[in-house]
Amino acid sequence: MPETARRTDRFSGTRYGNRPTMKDVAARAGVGLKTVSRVVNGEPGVTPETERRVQEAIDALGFRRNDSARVLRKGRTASIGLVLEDLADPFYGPLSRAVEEVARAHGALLINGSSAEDPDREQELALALCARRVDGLVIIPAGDDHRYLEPEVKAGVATVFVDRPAGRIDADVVLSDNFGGARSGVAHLIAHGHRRIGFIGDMPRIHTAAERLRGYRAAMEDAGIPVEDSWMSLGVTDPERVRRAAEDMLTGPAPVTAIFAGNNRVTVTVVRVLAEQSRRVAFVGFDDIELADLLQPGVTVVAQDAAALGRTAAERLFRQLDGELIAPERIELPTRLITRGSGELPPAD
Amino acid sequence: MPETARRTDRFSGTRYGNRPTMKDVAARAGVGLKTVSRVVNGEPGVTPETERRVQEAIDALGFRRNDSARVLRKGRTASIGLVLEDLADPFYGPLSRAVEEVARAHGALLINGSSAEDPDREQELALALCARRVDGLVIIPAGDDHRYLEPEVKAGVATVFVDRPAGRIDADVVLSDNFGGARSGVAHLIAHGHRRIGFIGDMPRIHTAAERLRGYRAAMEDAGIPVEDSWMSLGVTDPERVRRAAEDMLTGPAPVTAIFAGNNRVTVTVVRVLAEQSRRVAFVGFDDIELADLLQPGVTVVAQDAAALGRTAAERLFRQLDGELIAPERIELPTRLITRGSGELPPAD
DNA sequence: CGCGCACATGACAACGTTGTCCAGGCTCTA
DNA sequence: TAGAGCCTGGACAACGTTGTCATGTGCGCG
Repeated sequence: MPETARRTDRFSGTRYGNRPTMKDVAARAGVGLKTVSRVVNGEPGVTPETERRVQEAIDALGFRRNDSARVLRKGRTASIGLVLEDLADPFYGPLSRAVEEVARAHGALLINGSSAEDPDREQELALALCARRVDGLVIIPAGDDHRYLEPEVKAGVATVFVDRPAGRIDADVVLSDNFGGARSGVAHLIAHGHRRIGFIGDMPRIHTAAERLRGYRAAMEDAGIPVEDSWMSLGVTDPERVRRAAEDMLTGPAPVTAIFAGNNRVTVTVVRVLAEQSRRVAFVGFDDIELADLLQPGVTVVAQDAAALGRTAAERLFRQLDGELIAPERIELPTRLITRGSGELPPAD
Repeated sequence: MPETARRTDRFSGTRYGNRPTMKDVAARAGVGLKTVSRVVNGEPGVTPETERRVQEAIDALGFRRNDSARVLRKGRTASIGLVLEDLADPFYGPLSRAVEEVARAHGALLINGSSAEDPDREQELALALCARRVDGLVIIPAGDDHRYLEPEVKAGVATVFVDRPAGRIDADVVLSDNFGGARSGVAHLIAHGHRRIGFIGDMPRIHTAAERLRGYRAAMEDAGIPVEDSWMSLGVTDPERVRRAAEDMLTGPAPVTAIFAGNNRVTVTVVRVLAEQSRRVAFVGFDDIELADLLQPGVTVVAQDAAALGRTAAERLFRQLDGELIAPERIELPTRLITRGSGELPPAD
């Protein structure tokens, strides 16, 4: 296909298909190319009369500056990338929104994508964003080896990891206190008399899941309670299997009297299972969920502040971009135990 | 500042600051620029031996193709823009995710931003995305005049509106059946014996809100019930004022025996208020909410399929981009009444 | 043995913008 | 009134990539 046919588009008749350029605007306004550039960018050195003529041509032609060319020339894109696990997860909504707000305050756009917890997809996405020359990256890691980002970081791409630490690379990280949060949640159950406490969480290869498991173990150990394997379910998140795991813990010779859930998705399923039980089983979940206060009993949770995670990470990112030469740091945000009833039930055995 | 100093960055020591280009790779591999381009793009006509040498240079230098330059040359960005109202709203999470999935299937990235229900911000965002030369736009309109997009559409930017119709421009629109859904929800309450039914919704300038209000009125009229002004609250969404509106309807000489909520945010607040009442008040809400089945009573809702909205819109967008010459169309997706208890309560007066 | 042909490779222009630099016209002052 | 200085505006190169086209090499076949 000849080069000149490239721009033909699917439209017929009056549709243009070719966008006007500064050159076109300049021709129409009867001025030089650079003068148009000056007007578009609000640079000084143009008489009001010239500016008016240029502006008129811009409006008439429907000119819009081509930022690709601008980026190519200037080196900065004024956009940042966000790689997260799942846009549809209610936990990440406020986080992305917070990142977006900070980006907006700095005049940057947000490009984002979901890794679906797949390390390859995370890498593919992150590198695609780098190819677009985003100024910075906020990453919620799916994988545990981020050496593939080394050339990017060296080339000046600001990078901050959120929610989970980076693997094999020295970078800023913003985390919740998963260990401490889980520990205090489980300790809360213990303080209310429980000893046989179940734990249902995600795969321990996910850092947050591992930390929360560690918190569970620590609380149990603090209280001198040996943990039985049958009390723990690791690596299940789909509703069906979580349901079965919960039911298993609640039956048998020495059933648990309380359950600690490792994340919001597990929580909603376990809460459903517990609602079906005749026996009252205590419950504490990691991550807050909507309407938790309206259930009977209210759902006690260890809440993390997703928006604060996103905001902190993004601010850190722009501090890197603003040239504040800061050594990579690990920032840990506190969690908050919210008691609503389910975690204060006494053991029923 | 001299042009050559432009690339100095905040890093010291071994940091590079300059990204290698194809030229650098070519020099290192001892081949021509175009050969590198061929290897990077997997074009034929390169001997395995040459390809190996080039690949080696690429890895050694940490080269990553600059997509800005590529876009400038090729005209297509392989990215689409999504302008929505609030990323943090649980309704839009699945919608964005669906758009993203379709984009991914077509090899495109997603750039998105929240308009925060502000028409100016919507326009600013949409135009910024156009300046980046996104191939297409999915817009959840905040404003009601989209003529500002005319030059873009003419220039070939595929455009689809979702959730609410476009204003003053002829374009594809994907909507839920807001009118029919609300009408059936209210009819459901009427069928259970209610006559004094309250409606709490968003500002009628928002299309979805207006349609749902219209559905409410239609259902009431179908049943021959004159609507009292005091039964309707329009334009309030913040929890405090929704709470007051609901409480007002429930007091006075002829209190409502049922409430219909116009969206998910109103629903969560009204459900809270109703939980505090001694009297049982029937309730139906527009939009499904998580854990609605676990509340006492379960929350009856008119559910729309957010993911389907996003998927349909995105698919439509790519059909435009794939050159299927299709006249703008209005697609309406059905809603579904999910009965869980709250909508089946009899009037208590 | 020579001709043409296929194939690998590279030189070069172009994409649309911005930074640099220079020209021309103006004002102000000596 | 001439020279200095300022202000406006334009010519031109460069950003990194890809499409086009030309070149060179080696091979098969008549």
